[in-house]
Amino acid sequence: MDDALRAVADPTRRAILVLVRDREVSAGEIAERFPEISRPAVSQHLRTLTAARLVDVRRAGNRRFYRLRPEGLAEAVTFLETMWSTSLSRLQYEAEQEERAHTGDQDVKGSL
Amino acid sequence: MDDALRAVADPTRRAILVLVRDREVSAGEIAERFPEISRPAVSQHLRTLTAARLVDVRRAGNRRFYRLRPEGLAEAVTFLETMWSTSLSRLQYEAEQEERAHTGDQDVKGSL
DNA sequence: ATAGCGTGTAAGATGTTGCTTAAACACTTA
DNA sequence: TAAGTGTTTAAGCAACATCTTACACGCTAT
Repeated sequence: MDDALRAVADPTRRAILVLVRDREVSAGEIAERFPEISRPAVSQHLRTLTAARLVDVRRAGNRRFYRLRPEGLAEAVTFLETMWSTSLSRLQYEAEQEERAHTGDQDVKGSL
Repeated sequence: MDDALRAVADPTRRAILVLVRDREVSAGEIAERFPEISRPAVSQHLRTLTAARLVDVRRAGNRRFYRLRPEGLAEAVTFLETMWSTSLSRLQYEAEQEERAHTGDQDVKGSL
């Protein structure tokens, strides 16, 4: 999970994941989508993603095709979802409690 | 989302999030759980989490109580879940395709 | 007011990350 | 075999993250 979350923390790598979500894409084609950075930079991101087991690689002749490996996200998704959902239901419960207790209030958490 | 995912990429901060998931916890109490690192280090992590809007702070006299702010995870969860689930259904589809096409196979993706 | 406690901030050392350029590798085709 | 194409690896560097120690802040209670 650690490797996956660290990999996903980078915006370029997230963009790469989106690119290879639905289809295999070659390293060169991926690099074309990022004109602002060099090919080696993209290649290094691909290595990071591969090491984190977030993508699969298929070598075909000269080229390497990358594709999302969604199982690699399982633990990370589970962790975040647990945090997110269980805690949201708690908030909902407390909102009800508060509603029950008093009607006028000075709430601290402003953005709910 | 960027801040949230970067914040969550650190294992210490993830552990802090778990601590403050169900109840308010004071900075000192949080720091006690991490004997290996100093209090200022914990304080800095708390600042990062606050800046990423992943926790709420309540000041009560001397102390500051932290608590998970699950809405802060919404975008990150959505992103990862989209990657995860849509792509898993694609894999399932392809598995069916492959099954249909031929029965003996040499699979590359080992950990499914 | 002053002492004490809980907590945050500042400054600096150290390791890590993400980039660039240059070079190497691997496969293809003449 | 030699040249060409797609891609990765190496080396070096600037920026950033995380930790530590020392200090400052703010509230509480003598």
